Amino acid sequence: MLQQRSKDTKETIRLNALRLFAKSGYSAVSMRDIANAVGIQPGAIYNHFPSKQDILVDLMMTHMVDLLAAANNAMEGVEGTRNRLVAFARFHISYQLDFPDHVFIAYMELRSLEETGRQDVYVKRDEYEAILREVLEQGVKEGTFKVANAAVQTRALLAMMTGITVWFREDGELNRDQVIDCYVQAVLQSVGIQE
Amino acid sequence: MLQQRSKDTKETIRLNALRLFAKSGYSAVSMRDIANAVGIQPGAIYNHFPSKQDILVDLMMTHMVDLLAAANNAMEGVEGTRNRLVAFARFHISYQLDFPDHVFIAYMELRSLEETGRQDVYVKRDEYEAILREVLEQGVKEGTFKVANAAVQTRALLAMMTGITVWFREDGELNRDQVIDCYVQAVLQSVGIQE
DNA sequence: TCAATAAATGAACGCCCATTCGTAATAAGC
DNA sequence: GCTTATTACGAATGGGCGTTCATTTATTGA
Repeated sequence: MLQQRSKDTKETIRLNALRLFAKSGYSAVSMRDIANAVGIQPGAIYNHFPSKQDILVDLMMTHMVDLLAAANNAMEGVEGTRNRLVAFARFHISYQLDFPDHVFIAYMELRSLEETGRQDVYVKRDEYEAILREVLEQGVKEGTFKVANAAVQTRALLAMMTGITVWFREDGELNRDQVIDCYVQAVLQSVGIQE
Repeated sequence: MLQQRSKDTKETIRLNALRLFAKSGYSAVSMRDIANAVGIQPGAIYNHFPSKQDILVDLMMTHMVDLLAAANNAMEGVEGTRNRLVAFARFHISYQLDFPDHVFIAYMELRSLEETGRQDVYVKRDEYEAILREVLEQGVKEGTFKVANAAVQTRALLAMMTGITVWFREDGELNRDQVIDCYVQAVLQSVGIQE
């Protein structure tokens, strides 16, 4: 049998595992499935990852770290609560649309994580939620926003914006920018701001 | 070994399968897991369901039919778009909180459904979405609501309200009614209505 | 009361699972 | 060019999977 070597086999494994996990779920994907997609034998995966579980942890933690860094970057230098809310909303939705698979498994496969690793992901997620929550709290304090409970509203808005990946298709009736505008308007109005 | 007979073994299988599917996902749950939870041998399940897949289809379709009936019932006789929006929001959130497992698997395990059955579920889901969408469209037509795109807003609001089950705990800081009020306010404001 | 039906057991089917390992082939550093 | 570390193969491990089936037990209806 021919053998091909590649310096980025590990990255290829990551990519394919991500895609397959997102499509079928962690439990439904076997190491054979991943190996087939990569074009290697199942055993060869273990040269790069100690276990199937470790692939998932790697994917989820990498995603959370990247997401946080990107969010902080997007918010940097944006002044004013209204502007910060819009900036966060646009960032969050764009990120969902750019990396739907990452987002999906980070949300869905928390239950597939063993205790080690799950706590780490929770910490990162809380850190991410805090960015939006602090914007909402600031807006309420200033009187700019009208929100009953900032923590509840944070989760409500995140769920709303994250849900976009379930139905949005790049070739649908509305293009990406139009949809983002719809969502931004909904977000703004939901905190009591009229356009 | 002792054998116990029960007229509602089928219902017990349903209950346990639902709980296990919701907790770990369809793929991660084995027929042996379900049988253990019920207290029977794996083979005995096949006296009640022809396959594991059929259990899932049964659970999802039953849920969708019940949900639709309950929603139509809750909306019956409610007049005025604002009232109808509030009625739908309260109904939807309450239903999520009452049957979180049903809701969760109906949302999550669509991908575990084989083609037969999945289409049936889609039809029911569209029918459900249409209830909210028609309320929004009516409100826009009247000028009561300010919504850029009723179809988009429908999905946004449903995602927002459905997400409540991810974090809400009956013994948390806020009780059920308080949380529902937060969400209803967010929903109303999101369509441009100030309290 | 007793045959017919329903529902359970427990063992087995073949298949696929994650993982391990000895071996071989490749690539990298000297 | 040769040594060494990487990375792959391919076969094997023990175990769990969904499902089947002969059989036994309990319930039902005439």
